[in-house]
Amino acid sequence: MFRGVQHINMDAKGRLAMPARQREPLLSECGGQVVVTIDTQSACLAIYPLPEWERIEKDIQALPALNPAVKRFQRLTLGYATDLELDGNGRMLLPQPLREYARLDKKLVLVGQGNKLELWSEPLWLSEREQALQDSGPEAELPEELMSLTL
Amino acid sequence: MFRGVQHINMDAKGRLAMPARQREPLLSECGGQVVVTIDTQSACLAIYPLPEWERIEKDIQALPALNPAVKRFQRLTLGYATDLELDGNGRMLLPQPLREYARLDKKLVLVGQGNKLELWSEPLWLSEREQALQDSGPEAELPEELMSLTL
DNA sequence: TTGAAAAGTGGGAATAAGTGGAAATATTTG
DNA sequence: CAAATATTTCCACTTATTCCCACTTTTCAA
Repeated sequence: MFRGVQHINMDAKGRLAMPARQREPLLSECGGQVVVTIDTQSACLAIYPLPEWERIEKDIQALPALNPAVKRFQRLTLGYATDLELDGNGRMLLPQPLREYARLDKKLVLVGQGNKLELWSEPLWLSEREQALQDSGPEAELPEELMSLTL
Repeated sequence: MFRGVQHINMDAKGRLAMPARQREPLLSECGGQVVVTIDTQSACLAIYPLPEWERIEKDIQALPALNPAVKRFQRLTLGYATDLELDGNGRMLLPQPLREYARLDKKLVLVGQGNKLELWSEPLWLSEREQALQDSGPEAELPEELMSLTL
């Protein structure tokens, strides 16, 4: 289970050091093998342990591809999915297309989301957080599914 | 399994260097023998390892050819299907009709799609991606099957 | 407070990948 | 049949990527 928000840096070569807290489970669960893909709803990346990704990939491929919107979703999500492996120092080298999609430069934010990690550019994360807080604030209209939660 | 988006160049002779990440599986699985054909739904090409294509070809030929729409689909997909082989440097020479169909010039994008690779002209890929992001973005009306996915 | 260990960072050298061009072979045309 | 053109194969060079080592910084404990 991935939890917590961490601010990290990407170096000049596009390498990103996985914080020790997240590195440990990644190494033990899947030998450091992960799949990174894009989030089509937001300008961020999703990092999955390889076995977890394989489950999700199967679900995505099972969707009805005759629907053009579904086909496009598959094309992006499966297309950008990239196998990566942590190097000897616990770092990942992010390919350019993924960096470009999420507008990543030096300052990044890594957000635990249970079965996956989200990776944001720091400025985008900050403005996204602003927006999210307003949408969920005291005045907000929340969907029913949320209202029924016991927190 | 082919994964990941890669930007590549076609040289003046119409040769296209298969990136190392995709070259390896192609050489080991089928000795570099592939079949390239058109995608009738989009202006892009599909690259299959030969054994995988043979399965698909059988399925296409089994379709009811009395239906005119099916017949047209068969004519295009089977008609454009071309055997190609990677040369000593891991490059493919794309025949003109295929290049012309997908409007390929120098800058191309290769997109992994599991059992096959898709090949796009870079500008067409970018506009396709734009469209796909609108279809799958925050404002979009998504089909039910997608809404129920757990990612 | 200080030392030791772990985590994070940077850079350089070896290797691999990508690119272009030349030579040889095949093909077409007069 | 010969010449010209096109195609293919092969080689060499340049660029990029990967791997590894070493240094700095932080953290935790004595």
